[in-house]
Amino acid sequence: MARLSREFYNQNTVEAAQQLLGKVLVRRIGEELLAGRITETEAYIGRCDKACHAYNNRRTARTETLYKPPGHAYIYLIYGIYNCLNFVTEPEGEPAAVLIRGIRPLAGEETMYRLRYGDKPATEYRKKNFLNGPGKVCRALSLTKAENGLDLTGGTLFVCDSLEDIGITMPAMPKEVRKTGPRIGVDYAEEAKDFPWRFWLEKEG
DNA sequence: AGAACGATCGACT
DNA sequence: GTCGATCGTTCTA
Repeated sequence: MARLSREFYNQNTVEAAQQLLGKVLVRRIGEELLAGRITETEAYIGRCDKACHAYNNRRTARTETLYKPPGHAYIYLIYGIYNCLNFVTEPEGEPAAVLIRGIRPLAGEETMYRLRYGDKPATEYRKKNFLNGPGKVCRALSLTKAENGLDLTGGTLFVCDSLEDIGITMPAMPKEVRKTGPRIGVDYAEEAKDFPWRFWLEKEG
């Protein structure tokens, strides 16, 4: 299976966040593959970013994963309820990561729906807001602290350019445009709250 | 040991 | 648009 190599993650975090848009996030649970097109990301860089958990090289039990080599999954609990998925970037020792804020389902949609909503019937609201938030992505891919530190070059959780890479025909994609703006939920981060480090895809028109 | 705080979400006006 | 839930992590002492 052709997946992004460690070299991809060993680069500037803002670049990685932009390049990840449109790529395919794959999660394997047993024999089943769940996949989605990445539609929203944010960059967090410890060296210079007060919104990053590892700002100023802050090193605690939680941030330990950010000091692993690039290409590992940093997953943490937020607001006591939700998990957030990040990919560790930059050369080893530079704590930084890309937060995955949204995906569009490509494979295993029924399983993802069940993980997220259980037996609740699909409504327009639920379909529209299925995977457009970091807590939702983790819920639908069954990612928790147990998966924190996973190596993205392995077979359990990884990113590839296309669904064809996992043997599934890629459906036609709606035309989308790239957008850039400030990050969500970091108003406390002083000057860093305005950094334009959020990237997303929007349907054209 | 205790307090404060979230890289959110869903329900509701 | 507003607001409360909820609990692990972090910091202070």
